[in-house]
Amino acid sequence: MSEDHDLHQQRLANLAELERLGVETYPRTFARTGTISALVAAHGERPAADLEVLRPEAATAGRILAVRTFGKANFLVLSDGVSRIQAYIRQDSVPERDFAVFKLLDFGDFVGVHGRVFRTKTNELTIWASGITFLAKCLHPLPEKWHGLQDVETRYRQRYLDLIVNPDSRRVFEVRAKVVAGIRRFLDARGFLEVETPMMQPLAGGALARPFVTHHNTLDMTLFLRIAPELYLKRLTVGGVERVFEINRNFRNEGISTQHNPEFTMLEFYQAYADYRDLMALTEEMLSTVAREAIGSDACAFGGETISFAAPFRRVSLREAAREAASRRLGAEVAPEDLRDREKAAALAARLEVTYPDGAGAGRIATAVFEALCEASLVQPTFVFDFPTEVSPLSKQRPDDPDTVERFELYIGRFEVANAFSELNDPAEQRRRFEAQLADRQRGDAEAHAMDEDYIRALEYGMPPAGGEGIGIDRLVMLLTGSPSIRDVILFPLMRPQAE
RNA sequence: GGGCCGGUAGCUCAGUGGUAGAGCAUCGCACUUUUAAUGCGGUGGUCGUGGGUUCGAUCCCCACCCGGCUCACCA
Repeated sequence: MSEDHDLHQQRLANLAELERLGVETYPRTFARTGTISALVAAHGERPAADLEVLRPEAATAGRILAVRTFGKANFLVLSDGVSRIQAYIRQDSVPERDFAVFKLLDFGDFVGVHGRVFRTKTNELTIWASGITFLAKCLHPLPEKWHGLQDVETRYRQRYLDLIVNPDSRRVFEVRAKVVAGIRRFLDARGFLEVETPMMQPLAGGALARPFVTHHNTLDMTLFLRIAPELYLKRLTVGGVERVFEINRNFRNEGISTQHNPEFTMLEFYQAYADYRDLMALTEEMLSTVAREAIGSDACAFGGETISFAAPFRRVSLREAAREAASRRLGAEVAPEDLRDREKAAALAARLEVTYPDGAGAGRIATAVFEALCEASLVQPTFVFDFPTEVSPLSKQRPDDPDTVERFELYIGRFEVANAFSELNDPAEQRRRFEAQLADRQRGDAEAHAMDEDYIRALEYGMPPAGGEGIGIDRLVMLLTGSPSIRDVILFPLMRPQAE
């Protein structure tokens, strides 16, 4: 390919020509009277006649997103990443050198302009430039103006390009920021203390998942990136922090999908003297409040359906949901005992062609039936409550039923968004649960929970009764922004390295 | 990891067993209120990588790389 025709070479040549003109090509700063957004906010509604009277002067800067040339009169469209404004560059209105600079500009460069704000014949808010200041060069061609950037691989690998040319992408991350800010406000107003607990842990607990492993050289110790903050936050409830929360990353060394990124953001919070029923009410209030703050509505469009965050959410017990779905599937009534007795549950699963891990008890099989038959139908927010004890090593049992724990998961849009329970605070029972997990681990379950003696010691000092909950922030943002993939709501999702 | 689909110009996409096209971008000329500006003319590609079949492969076959969807596992 000829260098003369390489778009990159052309831009380098324009940069060199600017230097030859004595233009500072990477200046330190530019004195703006305001951002483009501020200008649009100030004058966007003002009629042309008012602007002719006011004749406001302004200096602002941004990236060039369009150039329309007419020889001696030209238009630039500048963006500050949020808003856009047009600049009118007339040869007879700017110094000779500024016009020479203008002619060396490329689509994507940063420039500053100063001049008078007015409206053109077509009523477009415009700065009539009396000067142009070159600010930075864009040395690569940007994606095209009509279609933007469509290629998802490039959008994820070079998110900056996505943000430059696809305004909807910017909007997603603005909503994400509002969601997080809204949650903070909501919990702060209710007396929750925000904390940060270890991301690197000697023992990866608090959830059932495979961790990332790393090593600390000086202490010569194996460390795990956390799969959950749970056990540390509960230690804080032992320490007297009655209401506590953390919004931060968890890391799970598992598959990648439209709903899974190896690092993801979780809100986790604990409230002393609350149980899982209290948390259902709090969750309804929090999600509807945050939705209204983030998108201005407690309803959103997702996957061709409208999801309503208005309270109350539907509530259904896990075994009852599984029993009903199984009955429908088989066309014959399934009895509650069929999900309680291991042999009957195994027989039911076989008839339903539902698979479950080796060594699974009735509780695990019931959970597998629920996941296989029910999950995909849960579009509107639904609390699925009363999980089998077998799959819930950190939850408190129901007083009337030791095989069931006071736990719920919140499903929205056919996937799990939250997980909560009345916290198990009996150290002896906690030890028995860990021991049951160790048995699973010995059978080859890499996700089984490890024994955590330090955590049990903390419980032995006394933990108040408490409810705790985790909410997947990425998934919540997916719902609120109508994003079909978790990668659309994570600025830099994990990708394989690009081949050179 | 399995299955299905995709990778062609800077971008968005067509297309074919006889080594390739459009629109936009880009370059040149014209143009002092345009906004997908317009008109005329031009440049631009080892068709993801490596093999194989063939007289000849971007196209057919195989392997690999990257990505998407999906199943499995999880939040």
